[in-house]
Amino acid sequence: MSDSKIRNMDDFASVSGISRPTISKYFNDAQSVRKSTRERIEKALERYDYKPNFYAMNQNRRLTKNVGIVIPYMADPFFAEIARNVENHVISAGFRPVVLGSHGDPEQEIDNLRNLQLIKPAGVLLAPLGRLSDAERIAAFCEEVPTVLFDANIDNIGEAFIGSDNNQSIGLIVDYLCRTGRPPAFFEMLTPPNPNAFKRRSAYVRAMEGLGHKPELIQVKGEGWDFEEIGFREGSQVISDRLLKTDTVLCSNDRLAIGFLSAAYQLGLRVGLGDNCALRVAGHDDHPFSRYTCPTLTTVSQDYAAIAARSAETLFDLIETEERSKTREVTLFEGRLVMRGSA
Amino acid sequence: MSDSKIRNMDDFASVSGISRPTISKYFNDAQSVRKSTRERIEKALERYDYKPNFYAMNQNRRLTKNVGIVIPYMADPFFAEIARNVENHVISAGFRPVVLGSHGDPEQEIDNLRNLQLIKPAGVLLAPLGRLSDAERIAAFCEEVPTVLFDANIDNIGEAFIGSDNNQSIGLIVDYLCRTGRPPAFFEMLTPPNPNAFKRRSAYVRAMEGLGHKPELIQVKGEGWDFEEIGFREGSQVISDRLLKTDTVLCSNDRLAIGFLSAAYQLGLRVGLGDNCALRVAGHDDHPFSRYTCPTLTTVSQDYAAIAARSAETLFDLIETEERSKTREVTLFEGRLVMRGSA
DNA sequence: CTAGTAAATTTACGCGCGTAAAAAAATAAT
DNA sequence: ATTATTTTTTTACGCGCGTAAATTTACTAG
Repeated sequence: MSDSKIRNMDDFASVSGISRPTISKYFNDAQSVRKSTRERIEKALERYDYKPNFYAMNQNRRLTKNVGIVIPYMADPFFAEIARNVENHVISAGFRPVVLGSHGDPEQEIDNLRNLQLIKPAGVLLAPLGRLSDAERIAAFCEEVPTVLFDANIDNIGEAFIGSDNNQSIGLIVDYLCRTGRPPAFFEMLTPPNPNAFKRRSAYVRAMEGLGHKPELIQVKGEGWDFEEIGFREGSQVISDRLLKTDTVLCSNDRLAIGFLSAAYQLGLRVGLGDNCALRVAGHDDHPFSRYTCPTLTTVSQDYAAIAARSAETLFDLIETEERSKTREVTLFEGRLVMRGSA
Repeated sequence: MSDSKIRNMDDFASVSGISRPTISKYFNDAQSVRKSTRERIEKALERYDYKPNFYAMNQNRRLTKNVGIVIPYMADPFFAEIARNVENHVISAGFRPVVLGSHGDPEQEIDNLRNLQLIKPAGVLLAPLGRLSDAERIAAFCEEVPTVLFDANIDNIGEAFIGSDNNQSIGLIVDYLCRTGRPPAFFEMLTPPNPNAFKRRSAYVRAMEGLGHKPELIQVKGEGWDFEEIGFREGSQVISDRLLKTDTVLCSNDRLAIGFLSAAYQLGLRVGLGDNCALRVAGHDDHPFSRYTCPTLTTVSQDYAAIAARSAETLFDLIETEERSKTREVTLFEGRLVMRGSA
């Protein structure tokens, strides 16, 4: 690799003995140039360490192979993992993923979409913040760029939505909990940032009523995305104040459950299934950490391998056909019960 | 906001009645234009929703206000938090942060630096992968762009390094553990990806010998960054095989400890300080989740507020003075003992 | 009011690349 | 070898912006 200051495509064209437009064509699609030419370029590529300027490329192409991936919260391992999953699908389809996190901030979310638009993405996979999202501006963005929503739905925005069937998954775990012990209370935030939480709330009520039990909602205060903290703080309150009318708690998501579990432990309540246990706690999502809680967390896993795969497929279809589907498809995958130690 | 398709700076210059070069100057530094002009621009900015194209800007400026932040692993909440911390410093200093994660992959790390170079960053804050990093190419990058390393050091690369004093912090917790019970064994990976692990290993040995105890290293196998999994799997082994010669385990980092704690719990070993406890477990880092383990994890907190602040400051100094310091400064912050329930 | 200075405008070019059209060259078909 | 076809080269322009030099305009001081 005798990398003698190749600074741009012109330089590389010189040393490789091929004209710049042909080089440009090669980088756009290697198969679009004659085999002998391709080989000459690739030989030169081995000797000189050149890569086209990503941003200059994007500036001029009508359409790129970029696919934006926007998630609400980077620091949440759940989203980090699902993003990673989606990213892999994007890569194997020959696209280039650009992952952006919104830090729970609606303005950041809009900024992310804006910045994505500058690199002329072929499409965007968006897991929106939800309740706080600036729906109007997201809708405007979706007019310009084919966008598939996943994880959290916003009514009628984007070409399609792929997510979890909260109704089914909550039904599943409510059913399990009722079968194996006393009916669960539902522990959640009063004003959750994520729209899935609302779906889960009503799914819980429906499931309980379906089984002939009276729903019991424990709606705690707290804002933002620091769910473990909220679960811990408010869980401690709930336990100390003896607000629990049952020995079974279903948390709206695993992160709340992790906090709740910690609260129970510190207050000396033994959580689990055994006779010597005072409490059962379940979550929802199968968060990466729920495998390592003590006891391990019984939960419902979202099928996010499927969600990621389908989201990506849907977007690629959209990109290929170049037609915006007139009917916005909503695909919901079923959750799977993950029985572990806590309930 | 009557946003009538302002597509570029020319358009905006027209509607605002100011020439494009002046607009350009304004966006580069708002104070560099006359007050009356500034007000006219800002008034137009309110009416027309225009923002200069970030990438086109970068392409032409000799030097931008961008600051790259590269961390080894996005999905690790510890790094996500420290990145967030650094990011805030960068913002308050009037720079624009661009955060990139390397997914534990050295090639990705180089790619990230490469892509950063395209947006002509004023400087870069790099937390390198460590052992696996392509030191040579990182060094080459540092020749071109002022770079401050943090968290993990690579000998003589970058203008400065800011990190934790592993020697002090490990000394601290070894001392504490020895004072309050039996001397700890050291639980770690045989081939850890992060160079801090090596520092901690020798710090442990030194501390133990200093106190007149025989060091006991438990070096488990496992590759990659899935520390909880490794801690759990290998921890289970160690416990089941009764390889522990002591009742106290110091883990090389919190994520290993979280896995170890889970293993202990599942094998029925009560962890903590009480008489009815069979094991004490401690970690290192004060990972965001260590507050919520059961029992809560005793650990050493890295002063990453200070690390983030100093890293940023150091970089800003470098950028302002425009001179590369001839002496590479290494700054180590002391850890603080965080006594919780596990030891 | 004039001179002097500071700031804005005009003009023109460059960044690294895409892309279209016309001309030239290489390959394939007869 | 001749013609038809595909591919490459040449040429030229555009993207959205930075920036430099020369010129014009606006402000400040006297």
